[in-house]
Amino acid sequence: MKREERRQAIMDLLVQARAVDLDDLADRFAVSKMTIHRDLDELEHAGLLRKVRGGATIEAGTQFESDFRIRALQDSVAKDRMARAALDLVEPGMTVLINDGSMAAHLGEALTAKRPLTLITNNAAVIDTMRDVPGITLIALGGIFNAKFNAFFGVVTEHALSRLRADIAFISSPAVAGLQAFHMDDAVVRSKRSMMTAAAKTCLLINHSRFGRSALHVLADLAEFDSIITDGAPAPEDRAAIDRAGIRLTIAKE
Amino acid sequence: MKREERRQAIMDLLVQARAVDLDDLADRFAVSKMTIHRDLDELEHAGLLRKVRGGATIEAGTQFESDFRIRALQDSVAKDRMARAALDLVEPGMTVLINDGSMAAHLGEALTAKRPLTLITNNAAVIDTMRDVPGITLIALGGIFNAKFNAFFGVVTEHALSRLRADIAFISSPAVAGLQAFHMDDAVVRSKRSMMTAAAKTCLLINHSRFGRSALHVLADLAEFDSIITDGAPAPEDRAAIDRAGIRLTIAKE
DNA sequence: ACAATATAACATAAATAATGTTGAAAAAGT
DNA sequence: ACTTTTTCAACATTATTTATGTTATATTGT
Repeated sequence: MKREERRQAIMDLLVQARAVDLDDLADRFAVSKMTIHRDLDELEHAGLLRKVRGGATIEAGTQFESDFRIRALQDSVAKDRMARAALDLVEPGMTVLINDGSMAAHLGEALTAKRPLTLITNNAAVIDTMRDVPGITLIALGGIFNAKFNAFFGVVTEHALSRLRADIAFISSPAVAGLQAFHMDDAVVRSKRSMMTAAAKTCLLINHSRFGRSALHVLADLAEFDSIITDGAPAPEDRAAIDRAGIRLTIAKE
Repeated sequence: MKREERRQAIMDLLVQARAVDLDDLADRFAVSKMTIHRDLDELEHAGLLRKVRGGATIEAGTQFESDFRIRALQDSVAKDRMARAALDLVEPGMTVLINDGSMAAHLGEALTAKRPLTLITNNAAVIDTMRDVPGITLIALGGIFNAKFNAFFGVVTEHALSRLRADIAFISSPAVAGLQAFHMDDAVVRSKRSMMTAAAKTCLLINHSRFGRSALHVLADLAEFDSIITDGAPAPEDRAAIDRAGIRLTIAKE
């Protein structure tokens, strides 16, 4: 096991358990305490955790946990599965809108398989990786850079969208409750809504663990989306209402 | 001397002499021919030169020479000097517009000294480096990514600019002849003009070796700029007309 | 004050990158 | 055609960098 795997594993433990013990980690990974110290220092410096005497914690609920760098570490298998399912909706030559978020970043990379494409995005990770890919016309949306979501937002973004038209928009969301999707941030909601307006078709990407959660702002009714892709069935109680409303979920499997 | 220095030196030689000899390079840097082969392969792969039997060349005039990656290698001393001179025009708290080009990228980095600032740019290099700098509010302009100029252009860019207002715009240009600045690319000219309109003051940054050159499109009359910064005096014949018109150059010196 | 933890500084080990060597294949010159 | 030169691939060697461990000293919590 090498360094990055170990750090990833530490983050996984931390996300599960909210706290980890230094001695325990040294033991578990069979390395010296000093090495774990250094791992935790790095991860703390990257803003992923907080060191405390004898170990480290995530501060519940707050910025830490919702930071894009943590989300990028989580569930990358599920994200790849969903990205592959989303690929079925895309044909070469299309214009594709991609929103912020690490799910979207995965999707961006997967889309190289469908070149040539025009990609429109406010997602900094997508802009970085797709910039030099031949066969991809990349249109950045601009806006004020937001480090928390690693993307660009604001009037510049929304206004740029009002002048563009795409074949399909992929929208991701951290929370679905009942028949609505939610997001905690105002500016993010506005950018996603502008994208939905600018696209002929819309597709929602949502991790199955996010069903049954809500957040401050309503993003959209599920019925607004032409398709909804998830990586597994939501809990029966969450599913009931969705089925009753006649909304169909595409469950991406291995 | 280490690898990157050697490669940089090869590019310098190449820019001067248009062609280099493989045996000669191996000799000069006291390394094996194989090492030079590998250097040239790398540089060719990066699009910076063309390998020919026994050495390498730059293809005159064409894309090769005008590629931003080559320009970024040239004259970085002069660029730093000019950037430092430009700093005098900026105070903390201002909103600064930065255009495409490697000169502008240098300026971007230098501007950290004047934080807090709002930076508006279509320059991918600036977006990359300034994104995570605390005290810098970064507004990306968006647009279609252009790999040749490593920046974003088009209606999205121009339209975003029409809705923004900056204290000062720094404009760079590859050619000044008579009393006008020029640029070879249409879309680039439009973005620069939009920036000039969006800013209260404008400053032209121009390498002294670029006086006496012209290009397809007129970018602006020199008289339109509030200040013009260069790294050395232009040749007397070029200078005469400028002086006669009463235009003042700021010559950045060590 | 004392035990537990943290950190700094240096030492060692592992991994990676850079360069060199050789010999066969390809290209150019005659 | 054949000789010479150059290129290139494969492997060997050497440097350089990165990761980890060790030890000694400081810091913290009780």
